[in-house]
Amino acid sequence: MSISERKLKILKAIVDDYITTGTPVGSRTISKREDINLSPATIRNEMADLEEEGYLEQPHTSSGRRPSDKAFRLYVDTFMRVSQLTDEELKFVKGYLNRKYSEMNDIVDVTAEVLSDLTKLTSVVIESKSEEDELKRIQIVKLSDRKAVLVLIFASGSVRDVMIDVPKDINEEYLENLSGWLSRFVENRNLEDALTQIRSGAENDLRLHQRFGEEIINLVLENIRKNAPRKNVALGGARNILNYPEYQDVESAKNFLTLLDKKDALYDILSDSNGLEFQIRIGNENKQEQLKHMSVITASYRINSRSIGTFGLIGPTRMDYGRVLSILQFIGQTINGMFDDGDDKDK
Amino acid sequence: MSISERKLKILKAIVDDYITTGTPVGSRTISKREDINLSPATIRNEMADLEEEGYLEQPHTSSGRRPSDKAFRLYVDTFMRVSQLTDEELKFVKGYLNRKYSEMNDIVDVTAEVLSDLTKLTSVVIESKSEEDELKRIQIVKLSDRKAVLVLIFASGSVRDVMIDVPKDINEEYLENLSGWLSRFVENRNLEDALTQIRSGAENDLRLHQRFGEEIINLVLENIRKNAPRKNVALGGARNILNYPEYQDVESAKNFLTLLDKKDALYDILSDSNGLEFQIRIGNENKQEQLKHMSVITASYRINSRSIGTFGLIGPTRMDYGRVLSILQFIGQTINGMFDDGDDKDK
DNA sequence: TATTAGCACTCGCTGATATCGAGTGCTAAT
DNA sequence: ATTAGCACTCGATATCAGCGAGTGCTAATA
Repeated sequence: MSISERKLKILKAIVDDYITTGTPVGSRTISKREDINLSPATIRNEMADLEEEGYLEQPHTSSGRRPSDKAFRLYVDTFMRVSQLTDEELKFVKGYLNRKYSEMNDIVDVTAEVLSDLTKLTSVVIESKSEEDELKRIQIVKLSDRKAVLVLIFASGSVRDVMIDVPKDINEEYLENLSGWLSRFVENRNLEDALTQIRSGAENDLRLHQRFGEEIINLVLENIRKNAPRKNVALGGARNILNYPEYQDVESAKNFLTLLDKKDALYDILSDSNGLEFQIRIGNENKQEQLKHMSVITASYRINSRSIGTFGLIGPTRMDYGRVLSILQFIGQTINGMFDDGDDKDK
Repeated sequence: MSISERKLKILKAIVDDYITTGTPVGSRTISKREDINLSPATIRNEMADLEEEGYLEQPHTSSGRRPSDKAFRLYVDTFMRVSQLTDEELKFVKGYLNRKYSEMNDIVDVTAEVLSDLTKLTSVVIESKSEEDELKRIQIVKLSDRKAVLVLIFASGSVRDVMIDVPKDINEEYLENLSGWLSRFVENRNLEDALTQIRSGAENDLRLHQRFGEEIINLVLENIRKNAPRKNVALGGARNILNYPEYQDVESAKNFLTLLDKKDALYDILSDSNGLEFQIRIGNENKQEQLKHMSVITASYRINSRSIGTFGLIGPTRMDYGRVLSILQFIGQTINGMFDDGDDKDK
């Protein structure tokens, strides 16, 4: 069942080579490696075996072999080592993130940017509002005769706003009071609790909304429900796909870009990370048809061990997994640091 | 100086043909058109003239001609007619925009999406915070020991939020009071006025901030200044570029996508619309190197005749200008309707 | 018995060559 | 002034040979 030590060594060499060159690897190339003292012929025999076992594939007779998804999986599980980032890389990331952090929105964008710049891959970042994120405040501000804006502020620091239509003769003061009233109900509750709390509160305390009946409360409830779960997502470096010889043909590039064009799709790509800290999906392991020949590595970032977002990289299956993983790790830490109760944030 | 009636007619025919086919147009093709009763030879003579005058160019001897930027400019200025959208198109837009409007953020995204879906071009949308947009409210909410979120709410309905570090021992109540105090100063003032107002107010009213001195006020001022002008921008249908035979070669596609990858660049593309309602920039008329072979059509959307955003389409110079313009027009109107003091919004 | 040298074979890639056809410019006829 | 006729241009497409990286198999070797 298990493969011999030697086969493993050869397989690793093939994968290493393929990751850097992207072209099928021949037996001679491998036999020239210092750590392998075998003739091309021997290696050919082993390669034939490895092919039979599904670790290698041959584009056509008389070409070299390339690793299959199965081989990459083995490689990742067995050989991958999280590499150390260089000093420049560390500086690059820090400079990027320190310079610009401000809105949650921005953080998502900037993270996507730094990820794709650093890896030359395509990055996706979502700020996923956890079910558990607690509300801090609800504020309704009147803008004009019939328009108001409803603002939800969460404990994680994320903010949602939505325009609502309000009855014409409602006044600012009323909305102000309503905001205070609602905020008292929701403070430090997650969304689900907050909604029930408001609903039951509305039944017991008729003073504030008697004039507009349940209309305004329902409006608020409905809009909270509809908008709070909205996901904030950013995409970076989509063009990078065109750097890989595998994607030089326009048709497959278009396919890929089409997938990325829908926010929902981006969300799907990152969503089934099952709360794992890191996840690597190789080729066929992806559900999406367009990603069957690509790999997706995702990580989640957390505040107080609660996940508040996921970010990931998409690239050809032959990406440098070790390096990519270490980058994700480091960026996760850095972002975490930004949300910590930031003592000594420069150290 | 001016061109003969007949030359104009021929030129128009050439442009029309080139817009639909994208390939250089030969004399025979034109002579077969119903409204033109001339032999190929005659047309060839006219075409030679038009080429001399800079309206046509020949990729190589013995190929047909294609219109130059100058020809498209003439075409747009002279012949373009805003076409009528079909019923399906109208429905498509309305369905799209009615279904999803909520956050300002979303509106920008959705506009980009509908624009590119409808035109098969690349769309860019920015919500440009006008200098004149008035503040409605400032709210500071404490999140943890040292973190708070500062929220700015504008009369246009747009909302900005930014995380700030606050002194550890500041309490919620203080921030609450501060919010009220600040809001009173800024209400219905534009950003510039609001800032001076707060500054002078801080000198005269020491009650609220005495405990933390100027620290917290400065923090707030600084963050407002830094973040309020932030632009919200969305991109749609970048992949559409690959549908055009002119951009089948990967190199130019990559160039184009690289341009779109930076938000600042997107902003630049739309920014010099000079407050015009519509603007068409053809080929060379664009400043950006990557757009020298493309056209950009932009429109601004307004509330009460004040521009609150710009949206535009980018595509090959041979786009269907009339149709694109009518789409921009209609979408502008529709969005306007959403922000109107929405009486009879379904009609 | 495991390894390797040797060799015929495969097949994609490159470059040269020929052919085709859409389109032109020019000239001479209408 | 227009047009028919014709030689010419040049990109696009197809065909074909030669190259070379790589293979699988067999027989010799340690």
